[in-house]
Amino acid sequence: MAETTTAGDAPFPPELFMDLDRSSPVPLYYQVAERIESAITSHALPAGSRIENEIALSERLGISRPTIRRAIQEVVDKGLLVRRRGIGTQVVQGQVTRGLELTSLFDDLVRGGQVPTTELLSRETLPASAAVAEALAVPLGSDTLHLRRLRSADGVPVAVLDNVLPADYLDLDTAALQSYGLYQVLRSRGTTMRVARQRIGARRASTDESELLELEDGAPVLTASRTVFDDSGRAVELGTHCYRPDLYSFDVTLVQK
Amino acid sequence: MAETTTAGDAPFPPELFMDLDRSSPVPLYYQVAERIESAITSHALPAGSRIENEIALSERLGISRPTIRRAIQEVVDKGLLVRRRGIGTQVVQGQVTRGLELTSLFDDLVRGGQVPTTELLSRETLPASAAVAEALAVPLGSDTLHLRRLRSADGVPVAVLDNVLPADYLDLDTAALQSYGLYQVLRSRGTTMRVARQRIGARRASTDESELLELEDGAPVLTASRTVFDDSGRAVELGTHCYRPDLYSFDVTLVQK
DNA sequence: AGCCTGGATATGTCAAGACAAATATAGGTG
DNA sequence: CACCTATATTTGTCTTGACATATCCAGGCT
Repeated sequence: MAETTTAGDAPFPPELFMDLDRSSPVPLYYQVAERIESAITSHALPAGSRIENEIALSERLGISRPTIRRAIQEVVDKGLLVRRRGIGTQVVQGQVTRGLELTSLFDDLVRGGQVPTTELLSRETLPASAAVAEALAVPLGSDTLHLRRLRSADGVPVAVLDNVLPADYLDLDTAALQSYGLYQVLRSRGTTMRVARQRIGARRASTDESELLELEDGAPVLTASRTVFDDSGRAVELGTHCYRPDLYSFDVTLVQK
Repeated sequence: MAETTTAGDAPFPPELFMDLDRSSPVPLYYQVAERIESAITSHALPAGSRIENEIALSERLGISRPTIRRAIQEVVDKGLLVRRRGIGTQVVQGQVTRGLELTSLFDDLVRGGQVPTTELLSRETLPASAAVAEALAVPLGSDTLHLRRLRSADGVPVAVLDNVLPADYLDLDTAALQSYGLYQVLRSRGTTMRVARQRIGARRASTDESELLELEDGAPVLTASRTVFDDSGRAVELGTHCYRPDLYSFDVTLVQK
């Protein structure tokens, strides 16, 4: 028998959807999506099972079909559900791994329950090089803020973070950077990050990096260089990061559309 | 003056939307999204400019607002547009980098215009280990197909690819694997891959790997281990890949929701 | 000059309905 | 038994309409 352990149809979970709050500022589709997602992660909806169809759901919950569709789509985009026309919607197998989100390493560490610390190694105002000017869409030679930080978790160095920011951020609070992480500082200034484009690679650590990360000279490091844009489409940060590969990796979930 | 080169409002491009085909099997929202995207990549819509609002667009194109909204949302999800309530929709700065998609390295190389080749190094049927059984959701000890391949571009080795597939695929065509790439072979069998969960990291190359990739022993390699699920939520492949970091990297675009 | 308010603008959310297309199932036909 | 066909099921696409909410801007008041 080479049969896989695919679960067939399964009844839809009990009334875990009866506490929807229509007066809440949280959108209905989001409330429903949250409940579906938690039903999956809690295994109330077993892997491979088929969920109730859209029409039945919308009638049972007293919600229009477009709204229920949007809720389901949110969960599909997270890689927890798959849909097939004429068939239905099924739960994807495999345990749930947290997807890569628009957060800094700082946030990642906090989420993992570790105690992160940040040491500001250097802070300089330098004219934009050609590469920086293009990435940030600022004039060549204009002032840019260069930060170099060492991020540690429980006293163990995890990453060397180099960041370049345009002139609007020359006055960033040094003390805050020691305590809150760059992204939190930017958010508190009213900047809302919306899009990040990132390239992930690997190379040997430089001498500086290997000393900071307590690695042998030439040891492998995981690298990420990312450009982050705010909600008006302007570049707010160019990050060139260097991670200890034994302590950090990237999780990505892809959904074919 | 530290003013950035943000373009302000800009007129919407000329009638590049008048060739919509309502009888086409291609959905309307997709046709519109394609045209918006190409208007951005061709710089007909300059970076930082604001596009026409939804209502005006829907009236001008003779399309309902939900349809035009969906089209715009497609482009937002690719990281090319950002939206703000009360403000409008603007083009994100920075040149467009192709996003990471659900493709194999083979596809990536073909897209890059290089000539890829595949060498099948080994092909074995082995009982599933505990790790494999959990990742693929197959019974412990059940038959699994193990492949080891060397992927090269223009004669230069780029990656060592280890793949494990469940029993359904024990009879994969060996010849096809030499020519078409695993994903194409799976697709031609009727398998449609829908979700991929992937972890990207770095480490030193093993002796085997460094020989195959023509690297010094212990040189850094970029690694990816991914599980791919089909349109019924079943795991179809567990890939453990190892790339030459000077020839390969991962591009990821994140959009905050 | 500074602050508040109201209007204009644009996106966000939700509803109800209609038809299209893909898939599986059951039944009939050769 | 094999093949084809009709039908039920389910998701995919598109429309029209309504109201909510966030933001900017201009005008008026203090």
